Amino acid sequence: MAASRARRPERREEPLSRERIVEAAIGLLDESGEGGLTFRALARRLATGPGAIYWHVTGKDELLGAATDAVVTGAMTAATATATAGATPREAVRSLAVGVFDAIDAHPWIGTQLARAPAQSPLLRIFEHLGRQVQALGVPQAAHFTAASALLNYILGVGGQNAANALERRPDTTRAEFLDTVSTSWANLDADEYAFTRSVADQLRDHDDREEFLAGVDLIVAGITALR
Amino acid sequence: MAASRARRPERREEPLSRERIVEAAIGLLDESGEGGLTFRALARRLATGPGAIYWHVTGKDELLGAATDAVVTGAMTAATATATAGATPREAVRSLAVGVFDAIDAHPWIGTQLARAPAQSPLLRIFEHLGRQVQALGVPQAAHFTAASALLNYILGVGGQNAANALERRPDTTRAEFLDTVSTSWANLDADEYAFTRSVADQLRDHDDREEFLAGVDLIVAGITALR
DNA sequence: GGCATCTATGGAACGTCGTTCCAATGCCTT
DNA sequence: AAGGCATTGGAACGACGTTCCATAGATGCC
Repeated sequence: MAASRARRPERREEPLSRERIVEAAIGLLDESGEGGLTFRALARRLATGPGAIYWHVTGKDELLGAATDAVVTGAMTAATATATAGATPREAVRSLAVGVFDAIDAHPWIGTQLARAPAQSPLLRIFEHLGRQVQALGVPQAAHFTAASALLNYILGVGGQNAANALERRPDTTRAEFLDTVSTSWANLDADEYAFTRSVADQLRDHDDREEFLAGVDLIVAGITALR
Repeated sequence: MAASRARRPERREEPLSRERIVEAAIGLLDESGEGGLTFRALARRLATGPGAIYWHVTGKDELLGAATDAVVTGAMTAATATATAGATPREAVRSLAVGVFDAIDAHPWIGTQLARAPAQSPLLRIFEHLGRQVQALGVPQAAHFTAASALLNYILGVGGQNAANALERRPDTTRAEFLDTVSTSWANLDADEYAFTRSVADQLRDHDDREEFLAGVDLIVAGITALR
């Protein structure tokens, strides 16, 4: 097995690296959710021991942050491409928002992760791109922060709820079945205490997550443009 | 039987009860955050063993849900009182929103908890009260679900971010110091990649959390009323 | 009253987790 | 060839959620 290959480290099994670890962590998270990310499971997948991982990563928090960062960065670069191609700022905001939405839909663990402390960097990326479109909407400078924050917070709120629903839903039930179950439970709530919720149970049953999300974005954009 | 005994309210130490456990759990969460809620710490505080708690509560998830429920219910009943007293629907929405905001501010662990699965019941309570005010705004029935959802999701998003910030901030630093630190780091970002974020760094430094939050609520309410 | 039964308790124990420690392994320079 | 150093991976530690069980106090039955 000689073959002492030169500089490039690809001869034997590729060595551990922060990148490879983050990649494996994302895989684990996608497959088995937040609880599935374990240093032991990670070590097994990387054919090493738990201790070795700590040479490249300071701990679980940083690893989760890095995984979130990687996914969000990918989603943002993809969304910015279509956003800049799109014409109006309103369409660009929708592209960005739907990019985050889809990323959370594909990786539900991001939803809860974004509502956590050390993930500052991915959030900033989203905030920046949203803010540029707010500028393009012609809002007075003094309202920039408020408008961009409102959009971001709404997106994060939906993301968190989506993640929660993805967690709560049994893996063997379809989305329609799940919606139907919840809608029915809404319809059976106390008539006095939950009058409004009962009255929109049907709208819950028939709604489409993405359309509903975008309708909310439009609502906020409408409120923002009213500031002009 | 009819000859029931109104036995000891406190002959010996008052017995365990779900209520007493939830109360102690809230205290633990408030004092030492999400990580502070431990069945061992809880048992110590209640002068019992970990096993006894499981007789009244099925597990940690349910306990967290019950704690969240208790706090949110309290906040909602308090907020509805002032909301119904207030005149316009817009003011009522603001009262409700600020009620949730203050509750999360006082108990930051709620913020992350509301973006989690089994806490359906407290969310429904908020949703219901928001929805009633949406109705009062005179929005067409078909938009009720969208409007109420947008408000709720925005509130949850802000709550999550607030909770994250409360976690990230060192306990010995004031809010102003923390804001100043973050604002400065924003101002030092890359000029090209983060042009917008840099431009609002000052607005971040000077903003008031609650005012900013309410400005976002107003933005959404403005968008909702535009639907009329 | 005596005995069986049921509710409720709390300590011990199990398995898993994040993390630390450290002896061993290679690779690089000299 | 040798020594230094980055890197590895398995063992061990303490804390966690949870289960188990032996028991205490109250209650039902005769």
